[in-house]
Amino acid sequence: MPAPGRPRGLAFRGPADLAATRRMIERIREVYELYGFEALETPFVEYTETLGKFLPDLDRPNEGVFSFPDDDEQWLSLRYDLTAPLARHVAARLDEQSLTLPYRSYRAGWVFRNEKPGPGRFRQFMQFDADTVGAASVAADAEICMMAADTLEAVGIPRGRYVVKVNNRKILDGVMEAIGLGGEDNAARRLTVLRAIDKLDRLGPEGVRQLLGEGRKDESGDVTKGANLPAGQIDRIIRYTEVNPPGRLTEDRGGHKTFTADNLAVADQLLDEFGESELAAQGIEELRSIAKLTKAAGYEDHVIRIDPSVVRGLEYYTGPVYEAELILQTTNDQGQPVRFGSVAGGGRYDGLVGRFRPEAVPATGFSIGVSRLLSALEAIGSPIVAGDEEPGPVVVMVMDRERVADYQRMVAGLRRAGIRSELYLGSAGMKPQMKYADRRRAPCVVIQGSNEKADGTVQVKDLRAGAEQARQETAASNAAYRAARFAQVTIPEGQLVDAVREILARTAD
RNA sequence: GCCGCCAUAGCUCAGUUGGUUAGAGCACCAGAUUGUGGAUCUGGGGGUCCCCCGUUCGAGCCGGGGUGGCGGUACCA
Repeated sequence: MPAPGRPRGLAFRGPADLAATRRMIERIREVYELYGFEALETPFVEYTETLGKFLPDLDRPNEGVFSFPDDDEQWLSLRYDLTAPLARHVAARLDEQSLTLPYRSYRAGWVFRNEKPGPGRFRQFMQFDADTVGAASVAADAEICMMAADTLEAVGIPRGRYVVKVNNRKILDGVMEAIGLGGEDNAARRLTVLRAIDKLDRLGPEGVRQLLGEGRKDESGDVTKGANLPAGQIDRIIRYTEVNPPGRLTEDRGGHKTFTADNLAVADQLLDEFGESELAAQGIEELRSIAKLTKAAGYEDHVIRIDPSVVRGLEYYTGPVYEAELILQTTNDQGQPVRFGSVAGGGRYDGLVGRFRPEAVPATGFSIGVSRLLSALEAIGSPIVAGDEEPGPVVVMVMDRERVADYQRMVAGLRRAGIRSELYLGSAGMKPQMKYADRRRAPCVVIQGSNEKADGTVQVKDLRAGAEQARQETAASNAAYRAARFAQVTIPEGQLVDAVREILARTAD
């Protein structure tokens, strides 16, 4: 007999979770549509080759991807994101000349990664992406940032409680150049440095300094090797990340907290310190344009904010990169503070479609981590996901096993009236049926035993009101409790639908 | 991947230097109540003590290996 085991990192989702996800996705979709993006679905499975090897860790190619050979011995893989399949799809459509650029597309779907799962981290999870392909202008990047902001607000996160952080890979590359880490020889070291910068949020400047130097020991005593840079270079990198200190909050008199930000001042300072690199200067200019565009459209500097510490992955981004983060102070079950990482991120990837084409095809886009955003919404009590669990169906009880046809007729009548209802399909007696209805969150039960049948009546019991009355009568004896038949009425069978409707109307409050 | 901690009933956990038949609370089921979800009382069902190997007269407890979970770290397309 096999054990009904579930592979780790693969979750099941119940009705409440599914309903919340559905509502959230619908809000996101509305925003994407409003911006003129159109729906697209691509397959879950692609040729391994077309997904590409954008693994920064070249020692472990294909690790993290579920792969298997097709019957023609070509390797197939489950998609690990929605961007690589989009690039392939766009290239194919361009080949057959059936696509007009710029192309705005959005896609929601499951993606798969074969790696160690953790809390909130699964081997199958959902992303919701939007991408503009064929637009080289930073206006496309600015638009993505604004849409990210609008999306977060549409799902119930107020302005000021999130920030869309923007940086540019050209600046990072330029800074590496400026401090003498350019060239092929330093590629490995640059990688280590970028990864260290990416950890600024979590480890703080001291931790980053250790990673840039000799290395860092974590709380378990394990050691992460450092980049072994000389002190002068380390100082310069730290100074770079602190051009706009991340996480700095100001609190107004009402206790409301916001990030301070002045995007153009940040750009000026970056140019001042690293403008010697032509690449950095170009990247800074792009950020300046994005800042002007978003500001002109009404997004303040603390909503879409230049943050030099944003790195975002390591491989295919070529220009502006973005990351949406929630500014939340929440605690877990043990009362410890929880930090939410980014709930969405993206950037410009001008080389990805070009893998399949003779010409370069610029593209930019971003991706929302659906379940991560969902748990963030739960943490802040967003109305989209909060609220009572949905009530269950009306339960018609089986009092007399020979008369199932009668009960089925009552259920059919309720359903024809648009009332969610069900016949009790188990084999237990009346008391378990009551318990069953209770656990189904049924608003009421319908009872017709032989007595009622003889009178042509049915009894309808309002379970919510009944529970309320029972709570107030705790002193009464059990016999009295049962005899009272709280919140239970006898009505002619013909009035069943009306009586149930009345209870549903009460329950809806 | 690496480092650390943990694993006993459906859940949360006790379990003495290794020693009878492994317990509690909650949950579940039944009866008190021949037709009523709560509360109360009474009773009941539930255990591969994560798995395998070893040490021992004897292992839930000690040792080794494995699996799973949690925390950190790495990676995160």
